[in-house]
Amino acid sequence: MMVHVLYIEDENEIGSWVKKDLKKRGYEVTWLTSGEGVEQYISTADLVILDVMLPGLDGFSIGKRIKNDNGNVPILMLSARTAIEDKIEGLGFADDYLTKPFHPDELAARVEVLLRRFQKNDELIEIGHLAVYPEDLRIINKKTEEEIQLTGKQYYLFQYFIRHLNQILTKEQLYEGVWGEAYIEGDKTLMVHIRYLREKLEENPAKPKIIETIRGIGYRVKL
Amino acid sequence: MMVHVLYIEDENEIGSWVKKDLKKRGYEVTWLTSGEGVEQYISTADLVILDVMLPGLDGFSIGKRIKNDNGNVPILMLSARTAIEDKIEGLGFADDYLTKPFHPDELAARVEVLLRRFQKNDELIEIGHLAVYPEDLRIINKKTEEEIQLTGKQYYLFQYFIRHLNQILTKEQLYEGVWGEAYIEGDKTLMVHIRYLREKLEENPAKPKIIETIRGIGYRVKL
DNA sequence: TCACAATGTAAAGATATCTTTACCTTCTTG
DNA sequence: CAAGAAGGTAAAGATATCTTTACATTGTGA
Repeated sequence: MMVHVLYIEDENEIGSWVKKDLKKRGYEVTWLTSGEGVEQYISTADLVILDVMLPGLDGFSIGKRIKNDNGNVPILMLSARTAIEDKIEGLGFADDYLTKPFHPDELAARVEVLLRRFQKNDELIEIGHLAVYPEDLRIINKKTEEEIQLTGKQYYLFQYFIRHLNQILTKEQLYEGVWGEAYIEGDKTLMVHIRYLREKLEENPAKPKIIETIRGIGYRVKL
Repeated sequence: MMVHVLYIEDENEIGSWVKKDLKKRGYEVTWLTSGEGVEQYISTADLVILDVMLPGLDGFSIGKRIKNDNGNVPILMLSARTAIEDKIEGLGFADDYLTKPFHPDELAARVEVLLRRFQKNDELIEIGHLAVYPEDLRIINKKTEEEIQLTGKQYYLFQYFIRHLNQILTKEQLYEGVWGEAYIEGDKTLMVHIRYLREKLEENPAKPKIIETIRGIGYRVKL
């Protein structure tokens, strides 16, 4: 339902104001003070902000792990203004980096750019017989040339798929991402909405090609 | 509800494919073959595409008239590839121009750019105690720092105001723009939705400051 | 192939959103 | 200031959307 930023930072003061500032700008922010438990947030994050100067498991290995788990998510590295700069750039997993201290506007601008680069990069996403415009998620049926209108929930659900193209998404992830609350085992709400979506998107909803079912896990939308 | 393009072009063949192409890209297109009757569309248009080589009232005077009526609307001029090019640029009212023949993608790209420049130009629009992010129309109450959520109709109505900032909008325009059908004199639907909006946006809905009433005409949202 | 588990479907029930209505308030003008 | 016109409001009615439920279908492994 919102853009979700995962922010890993051990310094309390800076962490607190960065989180507050990003929230004000409309992002949903999860702030962790260490890399522990990072796994559960990776797949739902739309962007990761990572401080490399972390105690314990250092930022570098966390970054690598994240990129491994979810190659689609952009990573913005933070570091103190030292010689490490060059190192970071050479590391490969950071998509952008920023040295401390920085101005909140500078951070916000880079976040904005990264999100655009990763999500709205393409002019047009083509999935089967559908053309999807990522900026505003307009969907056109290429055969009939008509636009497909979605309701609110359908829109958020579809958006979630588009933001995580080609990834297998568990029912938990999807429910969490769209409803913002924990998925309860056995609940059929999600499934019914998948069906509504298929009804609108698929040529033959009984033989879905756009939204595929991954038995025992969840669903996926592939390019 | 949609981005509305007013397209004035006397050549039948080119007019027909340009209209079709723009529609496919998700715009609502009104195509006129002459400048006659242009007035009624000006205030509802989000962008005007104007062929200067028109019979009768020529493109230049139409352009000037449009800019006069609605300075907020971007104008994209079309012309044959001749010496006029320079002239156009010097004219002042055209915000961009394109020489024939052109590729549909080129036209679409310029339309896109113009719309962005005119609508989403500012990082942030501040109206009273509200901060509005034009790209996605997120609204933040600056005092409470909370985001204000709108329903579908409220969203479209507010969007219409933001796209026509500082302009007095008649009930007809608003109804037409949001509902896509003719306003029936005396109908209260629009008024009730104005009230709903005020309930969410105004500090004191009984003394509205954001959406002002223009008695006998309609409403306005000023910067 | 049979049985069970997982997924799909239709339809009823619940809720949110939108429209209509009846009445109230405010503004304007003689 | 009185009366009519324009706008505002609350609440009922209608519709659209979302959730729940009960049952059907499909896939998988013994």
